[in-house]
Amino acid sequence: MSSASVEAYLKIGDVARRVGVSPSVIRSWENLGLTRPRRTQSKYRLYSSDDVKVLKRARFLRKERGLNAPAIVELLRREGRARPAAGNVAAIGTHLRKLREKRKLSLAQVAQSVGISVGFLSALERSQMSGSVGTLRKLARFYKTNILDFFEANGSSSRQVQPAQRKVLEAGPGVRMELLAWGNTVMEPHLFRVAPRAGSGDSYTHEGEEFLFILRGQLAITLEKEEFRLKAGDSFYFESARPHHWKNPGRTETWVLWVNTPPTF
Amino acid sequence: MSSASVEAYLKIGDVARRVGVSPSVIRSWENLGLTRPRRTQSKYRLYSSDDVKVLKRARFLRKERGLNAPAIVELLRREGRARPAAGNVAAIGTHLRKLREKRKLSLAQVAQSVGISVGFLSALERSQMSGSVGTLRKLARFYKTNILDFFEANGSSSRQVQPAQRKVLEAGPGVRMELLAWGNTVMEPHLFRVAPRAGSGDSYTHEGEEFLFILRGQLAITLEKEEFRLKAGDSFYFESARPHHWKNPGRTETWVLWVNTPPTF
DNA sequence: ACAACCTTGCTATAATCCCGCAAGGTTAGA
DNA sequence: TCTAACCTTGCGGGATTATAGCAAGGTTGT
Repeated sequence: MSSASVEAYLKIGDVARRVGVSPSVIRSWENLGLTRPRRTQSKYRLYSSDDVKVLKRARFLRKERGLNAPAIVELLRREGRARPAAGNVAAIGTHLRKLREKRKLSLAQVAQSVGISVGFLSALERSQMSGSVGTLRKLARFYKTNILDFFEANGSSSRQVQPAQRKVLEAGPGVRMELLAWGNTVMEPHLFRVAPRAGSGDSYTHEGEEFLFILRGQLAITLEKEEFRLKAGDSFYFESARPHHWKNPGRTETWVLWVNTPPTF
Repeated sequence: MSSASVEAYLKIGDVARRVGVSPSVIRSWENLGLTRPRRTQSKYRLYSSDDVKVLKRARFLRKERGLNAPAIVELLRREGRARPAAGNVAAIGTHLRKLREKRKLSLAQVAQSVGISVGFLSALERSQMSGSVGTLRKLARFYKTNILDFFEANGSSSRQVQPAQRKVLEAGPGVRMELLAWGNTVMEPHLFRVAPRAGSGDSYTHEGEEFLFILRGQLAITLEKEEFRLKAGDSFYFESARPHHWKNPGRTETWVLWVNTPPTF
């Protein structure tokens, strides 16, 4: 590597030590839009000295002035030192919070029923963290709603859906779901786009049956210990009640046509 | 009352309903410097329509944008819509926090030992609320420090103290303590100025003995159920180990010369 | 071929926020 | 002149938020 230009960048551990907070906090603030460090090809974060300055100022505002993270982002944005966070993802958190509030449940009640921690659920609802598809499904199941709710596709419906019209949902980085039909349907068809190494996270279970067709790339799907490796052209059918989870084991993006029925997600 | 000019002002309950938060929250934000409503002679808060606007904006920033109260104050101050909070009082909170952190104790540990709630201690340390003299003494006792620490009078010391040099400490509105000597002393003499109806709060206990001399006004002091009413010129002596508390029962400010020994506060 | 990083997803504990109560004082209308 | 309905401050407690850390897997440099 060429020394000068590379050594100007720091990795997260160094930055954390230099700034005086833990790496976790820096990542968390990043989700709120505080810094947007460049990344290596393998996704390592690389911080410029400007990034470090911003983080130092953030630490000061947090510890000395008592401002919370959203406030710091807001303030720095006004000073032109930070960018807005990703947009699309925010909706899912707000939606989760509304679902819970409508039922007048506390974080603790939902977290316990679903089997996740209170803090994590709080972070999800505030779009401060992203959950795996597994966790999202568990939540949808708990709320007895289907994925349509998350897509915010209620109300409208249309027979023909062109690519640009698809409702898109991101479940954590690397898993993108595009809804191919909605409304009062019995089936729920999506196009899943799964980045290399990304997957569903925890295994999960629900009613109904599902059908998969691999459009490109590979998918490793596990049904109660039994692993199947699918590649482009393969199709697969199973009952959703059997615990299952999956991931993309390859080095290229995988596209899967995925149909559930009924649409309990 | 003249109708027009008076009806332009709202009391805290009306404001709370109008803004959509509880009166407690409004008071709490006030301590951070958000609003500084005018007061009636009997201390009722009176809010102008401008105050209400500021509060509505604060509510929006809090609920929709997720900013915390210090951040909102900071922001509004930058917009020239809020004033800095009281200065002097802040020090005591910071001091309490330092004392705790030096000992590496959690809020819960200290709160339980002292017999107050975690939330209240947190608020005290952030100078968001003020505690009674009783509570302050309990804390000082727990930290095995004396009142000098709160006065931030460590280090320096001088034989003669003129009124302007006195170290001043406010324990909640209505109780003002002025330290009359400090340094390596065996006695701790103060001048207490107690507003009408104000007092020590909870009763408390410590080692040593104390001596009081009433300079003006009245003081009602209770020693294990037995109440004494003192007035200007009266003096009083007792062992600090007996649970005691006191208040100013009169309608004018009371001045008391108060000496403790040893200075455990 | 390690050691020492990094990645994301999540848990646990500490801290913060906010509603509401108690005890006492004030106000306004009947 | 009662009395209901407010207000005052000091404080408790439950819900929510913040942050350090862990696990399982991937990368980097020596």
